[in-house]
Amino acid sequence: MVTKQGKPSERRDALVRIAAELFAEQGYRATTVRHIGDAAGVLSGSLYHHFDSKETILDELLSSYLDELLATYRTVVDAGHGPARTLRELVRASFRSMAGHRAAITVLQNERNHLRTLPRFGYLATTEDEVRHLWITALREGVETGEFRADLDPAIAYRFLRDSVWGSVRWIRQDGARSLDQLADQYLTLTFDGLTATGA
Amino acid sequence: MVTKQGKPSERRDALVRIAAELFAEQGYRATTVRHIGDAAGVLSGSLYHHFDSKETILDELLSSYLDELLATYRTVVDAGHGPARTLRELVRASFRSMAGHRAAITVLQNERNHLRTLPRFGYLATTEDEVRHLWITALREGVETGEFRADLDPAIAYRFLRDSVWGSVRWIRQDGARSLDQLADQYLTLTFDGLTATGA
DNA sequence: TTCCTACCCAAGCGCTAGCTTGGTAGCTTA
DNA sequence: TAAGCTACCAAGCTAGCGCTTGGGTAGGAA
Repeated sequence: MVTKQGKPSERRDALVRIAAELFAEQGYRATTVRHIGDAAGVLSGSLYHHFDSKETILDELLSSYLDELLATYRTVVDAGHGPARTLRELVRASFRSMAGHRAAITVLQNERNHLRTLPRFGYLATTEDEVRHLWITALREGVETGEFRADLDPAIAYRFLRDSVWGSVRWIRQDGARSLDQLADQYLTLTFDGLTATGA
Repeated sequence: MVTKQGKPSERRDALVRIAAELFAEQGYRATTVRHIGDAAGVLSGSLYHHFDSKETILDELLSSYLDELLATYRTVVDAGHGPARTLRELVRASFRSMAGHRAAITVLQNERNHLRTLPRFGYLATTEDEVRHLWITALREGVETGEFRADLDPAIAYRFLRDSVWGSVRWIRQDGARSLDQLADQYLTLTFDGLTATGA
């Protein structure tokens, strides 16, 4: 993390976290710099000692989260497990990332369509492309090895998984990593084996 | 549809549809009355001949959609098919509703958290409660009859289904009801039978 | 011909948004 | 002990917001 002038600052990090909570609760646009200032115990103008703009706060929040998520995904894929296990680990990693980044994910979901039109947030599309590629590769390979059903459309299955997994961030309770892993297991059962009773 | 004075008006309906597209693309708050006026070929002030407020436009959009959706759901449930078929029809009905109501659904998803805090939109919570009840009842009965897996948590399965089905409204292409039915079929296969190849 | 209704324009009000500017208290370093 | 840096305050700027007001026009009914 760097200040407006390019130097590190703990205060800056704290302000990003404070703003993130407000962004997640009320939306980015509905959150005013005066709200952020109030929550931080500071006048709104004082925020501009740390940041160029309100947009910069959002940028820092989103880019740092996406960098971390992408690195995690790459590690999972590079481990070289088979397609099915890779996909399982991707799902698990996604749920785990919700523990420390609930606000960033919520903002990303609610504001994604709008932000992607801004040049500054062009990296959102880039990152999303790479993520999609990682997931779809696992899905396609799983069809080839026969682990996944032959009539699976990887593009549709990816969006199905993405929407169901990330959608849970809107209602999830933050009870620590353990319950997140349990939830991940339930979702893995649902997505891999379906609702239907085995033997029915 | 009625005007500010309580009389029907086609112009009013057209304005709601125009505003709905803008709300869906840019978000409700980011859409200004001047935007709506421009899109309708009218000065912003002229909108107030038809509506009390910008909020009234949104209210009309959402309430009319929700009324229709709930009526459809009730018809499906009242048909009295078994739990599995009822759930399948609920999913299908949801996808079909996306054809004519993409804008309303998008707005609803992006703005739900915020709108629920406003007294005027209290019916959002009421409707959501009834929808959840209908879906969860089908899920619970399916577990009891043995059609669905015994270890299924109806509350989690409902949110899983809801997020995956409704999440698709963000990326779906509007190619007519036929492709929506095809997509519904793919989702039904995924959610009922899972990704895993049968016999694996 | 007169009136009514539906629809719209022109102008602008009060307010709040993001952001700027000039200044200051307190700590650190030379 | 003076200079410099970090973090902040106080005050206010401009732009744009939702909405209001007063007036005007076209077309059908009486």
